[in-house]
Amino acid sequence: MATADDKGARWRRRKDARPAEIGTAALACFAERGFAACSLDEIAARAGVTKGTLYLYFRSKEELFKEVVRQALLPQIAAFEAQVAATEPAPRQLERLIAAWPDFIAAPNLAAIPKLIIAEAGNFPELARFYFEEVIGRARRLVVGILRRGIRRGEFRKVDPEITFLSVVSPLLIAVLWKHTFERHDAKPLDIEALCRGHLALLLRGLAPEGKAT
Amino acid sequence: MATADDKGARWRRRKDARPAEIGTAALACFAERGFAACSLDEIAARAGVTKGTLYLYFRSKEELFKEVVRQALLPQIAAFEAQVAATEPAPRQLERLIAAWPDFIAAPNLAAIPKLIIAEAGNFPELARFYFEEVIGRARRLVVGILRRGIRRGEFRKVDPEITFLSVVSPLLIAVLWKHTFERHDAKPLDIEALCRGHLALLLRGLAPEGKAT
DNA sequence: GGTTAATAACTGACTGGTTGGTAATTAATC
DNA sequence: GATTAATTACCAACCAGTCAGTTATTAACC
Repeated sequence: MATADDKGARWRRRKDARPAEIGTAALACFAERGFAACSLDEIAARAGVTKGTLYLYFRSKEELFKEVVRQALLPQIAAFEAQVAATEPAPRQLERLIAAWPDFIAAPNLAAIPKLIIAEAGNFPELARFYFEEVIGRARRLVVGILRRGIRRGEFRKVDPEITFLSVVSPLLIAVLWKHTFERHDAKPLDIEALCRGHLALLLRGLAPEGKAT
Repeated sequence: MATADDKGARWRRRKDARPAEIGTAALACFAERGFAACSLDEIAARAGVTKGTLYLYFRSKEELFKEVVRQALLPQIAAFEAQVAATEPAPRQLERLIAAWPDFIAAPNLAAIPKLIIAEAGNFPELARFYFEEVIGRARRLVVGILRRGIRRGEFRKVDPEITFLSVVSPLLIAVLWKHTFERHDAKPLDIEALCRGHLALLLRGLAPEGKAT
């Protein structure tokens, strides 16, 4: 983006700001229309540079794609892990996790990534593997850990944690995909807060130990 | 595919078999690598014809894509609707629905479609609209109907049916996406049957009326 | 039944446009 | 004025879509 204070110069040398700007533009572009449909000219224009400049900072379109996804995700993963304090009761931990979701969805560039990954996993096996291990794997360990603790402490009934993991995260993921795929076709927007509340209530009742009303 | 009994002929005229063969090849191709990444030459080769032949049966690549998705989905939708008999108790109806899912996932070409739609919805708004109305809309009416009846009859506690709908179908959808996106990266394959059983149990407990153990 | 004319399913080379990537050139900055 | 960030002009590859021509098949006729 050519900022206002150009003071006459046709362009400026901003070596350190470019990669982030290009990354943001590329991610937005990829998120909107997919990897193949975005031309490098378009991404460059969006970043306020020209195509040649992209190649000063990224080796190829594919590299740009992978780099951008990685950069966007890695900080977010740790944030979710930090969300859970190990000493609290398991139901409360689940609540924390789900309560943090609306913020994640609100970040437009982040929330577009799952869709991107699903769409391009076939063409970028290496990226799919990275996502599977670094994102899904860590999320699974997190949730499975909570479930195991809850079961051990008698806060949850005995369920298969690996499988229940999917029940926990699926509505959250679908909410993200929905937002980015179908919401504009629907009459009313999806109420993420209400979804999270309803999902949590359903989960806690579904996981409650036998004979113990929640 | 060139069948064995070619008896020397370079090709054979098979006007009525072609559309289906091309459709199957295209769907498999699209499902594997996405719409943009599949060339028509590739699809044609896979169908045992050449590119020109595709244009005898489909007006454009986009038309081929839409046609193929429509053809694959429409019969399946009715099947799910027929799965639910209105006179049964609502919990039993949910059970029927979820029990039918493994078969759907097992059909490889069908299960690839949700992924395709999510990936290409941005570039094919019309297709997304079709999918939203003809597939998601009908699924939603089906599930919301079951939930409403269940609540009215006191079989379920009072929940927001529109929102609970997502809790019902999300794990099923994620299972499909998982199968086609990440399963090959995982150590052990996803046990769909177990997932469905666990999900159903969780749902029924979560939806059970107050003070009524399930 | 054998020959041949008519039909239409199918091919494959071609084109116009697009795009990822590169090399030559320009100009901002110190 | 030396350095190098950024632009501009360019290329080679690819691909959706077209169409003139080829060949399998049908049917008309002897």
